[in-house]
Amino acid sequence: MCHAVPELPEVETVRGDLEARVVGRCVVRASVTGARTVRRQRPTELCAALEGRAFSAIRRKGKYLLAGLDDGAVLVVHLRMSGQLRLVPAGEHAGGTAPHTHAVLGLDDASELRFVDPRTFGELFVTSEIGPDGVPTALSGLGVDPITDGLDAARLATLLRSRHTALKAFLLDQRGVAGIGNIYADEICFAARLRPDRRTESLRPDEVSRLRDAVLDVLAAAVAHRGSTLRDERYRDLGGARGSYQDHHAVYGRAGEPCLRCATVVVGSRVAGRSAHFCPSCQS
DNA sequence: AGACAAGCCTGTACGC
DNA sequence: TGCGTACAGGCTTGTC
Repeated sequence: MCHAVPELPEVETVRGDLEARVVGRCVVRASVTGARTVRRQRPTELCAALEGRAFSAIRRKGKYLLAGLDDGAVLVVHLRMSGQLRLVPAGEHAGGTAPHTHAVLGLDDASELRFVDPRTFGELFVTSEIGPDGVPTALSGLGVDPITDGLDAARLATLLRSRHTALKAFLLDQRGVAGIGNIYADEICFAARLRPDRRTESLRPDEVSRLRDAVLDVLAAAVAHRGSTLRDERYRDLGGARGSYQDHHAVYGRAGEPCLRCATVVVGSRVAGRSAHFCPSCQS
């Protein structure tokens, strides 16, 4: 329990940090030392595509970071379970490089953008194959991003009706709504007062409406708190700071504790093969 | 010491 | 038969 992994709010926080600090900066040197960090192309190919290029807009789709380059290509970063991007300012390189640093981009102001990833599930790639929406075609399987694309109840109702599965499985499936992971799926179900094991096809219009509001409200609140950093410290922002939304979790990691709404004991169980936390009294 | 947690992909099994 | 869903395994390692 208590395994904070970067989801949409955490990736969005890093996206904003990158936007503020690396847009306009040029990559003067790129190196990849992690054996699994770059797997869709040769690491030398990725480095060559980055060196000499400046960052333009920084975008995000679901849990993927999209760092635009001034030649139209995009550096795609997925942090997966344990990845972090850290920007180390010029003059602060003393003390060497943290363990599990798999890629380093030296920028033209002598700062360094580092990719750190103990579990090596994360990945980087550069692509020039960009769809009309500005998202790399390699990510075309992703569904709507609730923050950048918006999410209206009619669209959500259609998506829910097209699936026959547990609500939690639907929320975790990046092909429908992109960006939600295990923590926020539980928090969204609580906010919507819906059980994570409710069948998607059984949701009434008022419940779909509550779900839509919950998705947007929970994700926006988590972004406002700069994401969740739990005990494992796995998530840090670009500067190494923690998020604070973990202090606002209503159910995730709270099995056995009283529901904040009705004081019923929060249940810990498994739904769709994943740990799930919910209040058996005020979620139905 | 070993089970577990995580995201995402792949392969296979199963039900309608 | 085919399609969509379910489930298990793989990848990895810090934590309990």
